This record gives sequence, C-alpha cells and structure tokens, in this order.
Amino acid sequence: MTQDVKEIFADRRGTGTSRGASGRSVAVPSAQAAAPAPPAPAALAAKVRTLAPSMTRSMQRVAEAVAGDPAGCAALTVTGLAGLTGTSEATVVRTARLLGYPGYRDLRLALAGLAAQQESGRAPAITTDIAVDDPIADVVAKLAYDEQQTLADTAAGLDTVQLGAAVAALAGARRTDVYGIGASGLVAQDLTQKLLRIGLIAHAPSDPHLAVTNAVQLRAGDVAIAITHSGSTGDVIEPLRVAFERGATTIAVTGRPDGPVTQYADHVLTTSTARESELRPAAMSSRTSQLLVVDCLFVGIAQRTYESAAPALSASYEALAHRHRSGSR
Amino acid sequence: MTQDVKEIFADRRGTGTSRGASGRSVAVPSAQAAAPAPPAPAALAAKVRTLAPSMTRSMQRVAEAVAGDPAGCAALTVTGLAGLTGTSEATVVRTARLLGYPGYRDLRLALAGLAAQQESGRAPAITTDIAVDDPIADVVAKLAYDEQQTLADTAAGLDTVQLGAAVAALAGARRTDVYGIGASGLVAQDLTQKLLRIGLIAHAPSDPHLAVTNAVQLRAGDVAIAITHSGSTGDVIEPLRVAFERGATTIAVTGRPDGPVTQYADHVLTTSTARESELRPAAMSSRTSQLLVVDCLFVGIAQRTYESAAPALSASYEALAHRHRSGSR
DNA sequence: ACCGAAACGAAAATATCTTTCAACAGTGAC
DNA sequence: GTCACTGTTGAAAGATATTTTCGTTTCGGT
Repeated sequence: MTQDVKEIFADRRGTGTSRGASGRSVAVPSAQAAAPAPPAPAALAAKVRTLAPSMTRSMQRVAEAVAGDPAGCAALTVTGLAGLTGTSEATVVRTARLLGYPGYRDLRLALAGLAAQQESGRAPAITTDIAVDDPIADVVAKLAYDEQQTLADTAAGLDTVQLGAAVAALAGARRTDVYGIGASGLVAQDLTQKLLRIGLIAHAPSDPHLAVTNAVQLRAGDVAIAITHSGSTGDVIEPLRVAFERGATTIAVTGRPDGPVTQYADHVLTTSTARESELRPAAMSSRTSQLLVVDCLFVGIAQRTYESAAPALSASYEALAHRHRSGSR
Repeated sequence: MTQDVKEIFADRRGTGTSRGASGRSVAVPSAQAAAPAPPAPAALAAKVRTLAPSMTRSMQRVAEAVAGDPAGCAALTVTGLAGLTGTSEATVVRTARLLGYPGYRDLRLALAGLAAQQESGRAPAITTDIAVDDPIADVVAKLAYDEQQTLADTAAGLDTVQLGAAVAALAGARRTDVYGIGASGLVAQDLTQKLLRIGLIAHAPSDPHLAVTNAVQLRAGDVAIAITHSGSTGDVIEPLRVAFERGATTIAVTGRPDGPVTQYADHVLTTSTARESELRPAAMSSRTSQLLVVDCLFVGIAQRTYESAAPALSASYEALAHRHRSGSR
C-alpha cells in the first residue's frame, strides 16, 4: 500500500530500491552502493506516467503541472508551486521525493535541465489520440510515433545498475525461468527463445500451475524472471514468490515498480507506461517497452558470455538454414 | 571597468528580483528588462569570457569553475561553491549578479539547464554498432535508438493501400489463421490474441503440421496471414499456399517482398530490414517491425468494427480484472 | 609611511525548503 | 448506519540555503 510512500519519506537516503532485496544479499556489490537511483534527467515525463497510479490526488496535480510545464515550474519556489496547484508545500516535497529526488530543490534543478533540453530539441509534435475515423496512414504514423516515444521513455527510465545486476545473475545462472501471462507471456517466450539461442537453459511455462511447479525446482544460483505490466498479476507473482523463497535470484520486469510483484524481486526493471486509449490498449506500448528491456538483458548477457554465446548463435543459425527455401531470386 | 560591478551591487531591486510579481502584473514588456539582458541560457561560457576582464580575481575563480564544470557546480550550494573556489558566499553571489542573474539561485538553475544540454548533445554518437565491451548504458541507448530507427523505417515503407486492403479482408473474415515460426511465431500469437480480444475468430498454430491441417479448412471469406522475416521459411509458406489454393484471402508480412512467400499472397506488407550484427541478431529488429505492422492491422480492424470491438475489449478487460491483486497504493 | 578606494569574507538577516503533527477524508467491519 | 482505522493533507515549526550588511584587509598612489 502506501508503505512505499511512507518508506520513501522515512528513510530518505535509503539504498533499498527493492524491498525484497533488503532481507538478502545482493549478488553484485556495486548494486546497492550506487543504487539510490540517479535522479532522472530527461526521463521525467516518463517517470511521472509510471508513478502516477501510485500517487494521491494532490500529488498527481503537482506531477501534472511539473510534467506539463517544466520551464514554468522551474521558475517557481515550493510555495509558488504549491499555490499554483492548490496544494501545500509538504505535498510538493512529497511528490519530488516520489519522483526520485532528495527534495524539491533537486527536482527543480532537473526541471530546469529538462526545460533546456526541450528548448533546444524543439517541440516534437504532440501525439493526438487515434480516432475511429483516422485514415489508415495516420494510424501508422501515430502508432510508430507512440512506440518510438515508448522506447525513448523506457531507455531513459531504465536503471542501469539494476539491469547490470540482472544481467550478471542471468549470465551465471544454472537455469532460468521466465513467467508471463497474456501479452507478457509472449515477451517471456521471446526472452526464453533468445536465451536458448546462446546456450543457456531457460523455460517459459505458460500454464500458471506448471509455472509454480517449475518454480519449486529452483534454488540458489537459478534465476526467475516475472514479466507483468500491472505488477499485480497473481498468476505471475505466485511462481516468483515460490522461486524467491527457494533462494533463486528473482527479477521483476514491470510497469509498476511499487506493485506487489516487487516484494519478491531482488532486481526490479521498470518498463514505461504510455497513455492508452480505447483503440490503443495498454498491451501495445507495454509490450514494446518490455521487449526493449528483454533485448537489453539479452545483449548484456551475450556480451558477458561472448565466448560461448557467439558459437551457439551461429550454430543455431546453421541448423535452421535448410528450413528456408533456397532461392529468393 | 568596475563601474558595472558597482551598479549591479547598488541597484539590486532594479530588475525585479521577485519572480512572482513579474509573472503577474507586468503589463508592458518592461523597458528596463530589455537592457539588463535576459539571463543567458547556453551562452554562459561566452559571457564568462566577455566579462572576465571586469571581474576581480576571486570572481574570476568562481566564473572559471562555473564555466568549466556546469554540471558539477549546479550540484553545489552557494557555500559549497564558495568553498570549492576558496572564496566566500558573497563573492559567488556577486559573480552570479555580474553574469546577469538575479542571484545565485538562478545561476544555478541556468547551470543545470546548460549541463542537460551538454549531456543530450553528446548523444548522437550512438550510431555505431554494439561492441562486446560496451558499458550497459550504451547498450540500452543503442538498442533503443536502433528500434526507433526500425519503427521509422517500417512506417515509412509500409504500403497503406495494401494495409487497407488487408484490414478490410480481416475485418470481414469468417475466421483467420496466422502462421509464424520462431520469433515470428510470437508475433503471430500476438496478433491472434489481439483479434480474439475484439471478438474475431483467430488461430495461430505453432506446429507446422497443424498449420497445414488448419489451412485446409479455410475457404473464400477466410483470411490467412503468414509472418516471416526471410520470406522463405518453408514451414510458413506451406500453410499459406494451401490457404491460397483453398480460396482464402492471403496476406504476407515479410521483410523480403521478393521472396517465395509472396507468390501465394494477395496482399504483401513489407517490414523493414535493419542491419544486424553478431550481438544483435536479425530477430530483434524484424520483430519490432513486424509488431508495428501487426498493431496497425489491429487498430485498423478495431476502427472498422468499432461497434463490436469496443464492447468486446472492455468485456475481456473486466473478465481479467479479478486476476490482479487488489492494489498497491 | 599614510590615505583612500576597492575587494573580500564573516556573520546577521531573509528567503526557501523540509519535517512534524494534528485534523480530515475515505473505507471496510460490524 | 456507526465506528474504528488507515491513509492523506496542509499549517506551522524547524532546518538550510541565499542574500545582505558591514567591518577588515589589500593594493595602488603620493
């Protein structure tokens, strides 16, 4: 619940990006040292969207103002912004904390930076929503633009320390389980396919019961990954919990870093949340975001295990070659 | 010479330090405001050089530090910067004034902006390939950039006429089969999931033999889609050929519009082919491209069948709601 | 060596940010 | 419906940071 919020307020300098990890030792030493999460520079708009659901009404108003007019807000003091949004100074500070800054002062600094970037980058044409009567060409353009935006947001908001830790764990894993349901299930399978290609042992059970059965087999040295946009998909959380309790290293790929799933995750990789609409279900951009994260994991692992990954990759390529008809002209 | 300094010191309220006031009641673009020069955004280094002669020794030290490391200085308080340069707070404020800002606070804000600009300015260096020893942050940036590129290429290269025709066929189809193997198989499943969600009948057999078995059942009024990057995957072409011969409308989503698969396709949707490398297999960008095409198909169909699609979408959403744990927040 | 003007910094004064705490609103149990 | 409880909120106290004041120091000229 709001315990997340409370925590943030209570222990400001806290290194605990992931609550789950607090009870256990993190594999990579550098992880917690640098972990407090580098206050985002340009990833602010994305962060606002990601965290918006876990904000209270007043905080949302503040976040909205900040995301909507960085330059304007940067010129305001706490009191000014509080007045503008019809809230109190305390709320503004709370919002700043929630967004990952030590206090309003730093948020303001970041805001100034963002404003400068926007200024130089020139306004990137606002995405209007897709309408029922949009011509097909517009649909293509809007979707492409949106997905590009999602990619940028995801890349900006991805915690490279967590990512590095996740890669390290995966690269040395005895075996890996990937859990995902629905659209996220496809992402899970995608990752699994990739891992298999570089000679790692990976499974992506699609049946929730099988997933739990699988999870029970895991132990220290194994890795379990849960992929869920909402962060609260029971069928995915359950196997991760089991894996967590069996001592496996657990990773959560989610759009809600404050969701239940992170309780059992040693490392949390945050995917970006784009606005959705009737014609554009959340599944669309969350999938794009998840896939980018998965690709990053994959390439990271491939780098680390290059000696064995490279031959494995070409071997699987060779093996499939004959399944393609010879000529294509 | 130092008369500038004097002036600045003497008349402090001249330019209206109070931001709040200036934001409201100033009706006329203040004449005096023009003269004092708007606080420089990025021209800071230049300003330092220009004004250096009229600075005292201590102030020069401060100006030098500021120009040399904007990012670093932006992180410091007055006291900190005074300490770093071996001067006093008063001197720092005096320098800020000389540079055209109402006070240190505003200089600091400008500094943050400058730092952000510099930061983003050095981004475009990511066009190179991913190397084995790239730091993880570079991997993220490069992958995101590449996928964005792929999206742009795909959107640009997509034939909207073909797309429109494909959408029309799908929207009116009695049933739809989607064939894909390996990475493309996941895309096929993704499309299938989406179609099911809006109440259409779709299958994505993953077993090639089952695919053919399925294809045999198709007839005019049905649609078959083959997804293959290479355009020459036998296991995918075969069912499409069967469907084609049974009279179904056939669609090919491929990166090779000249490949064998198009022989049996009524409509061809071209995905873009990005360069691949050892660490970045083709599967990665082709998948991104294919997914965009699939999304376009989906949204197009949803538009056409809006009356029935919208309720179906919300119904499936409702049905799944209870599978998510109550809430975080 | 002495004078005056300019430069400088310590500390007071002010503005700004942060924390605390008590009151309030929403929610679920009975 | 009422009660207890948890979570949210803003006012004001408390802590920091910035700005101003003002006396001391430095430097150049006589």
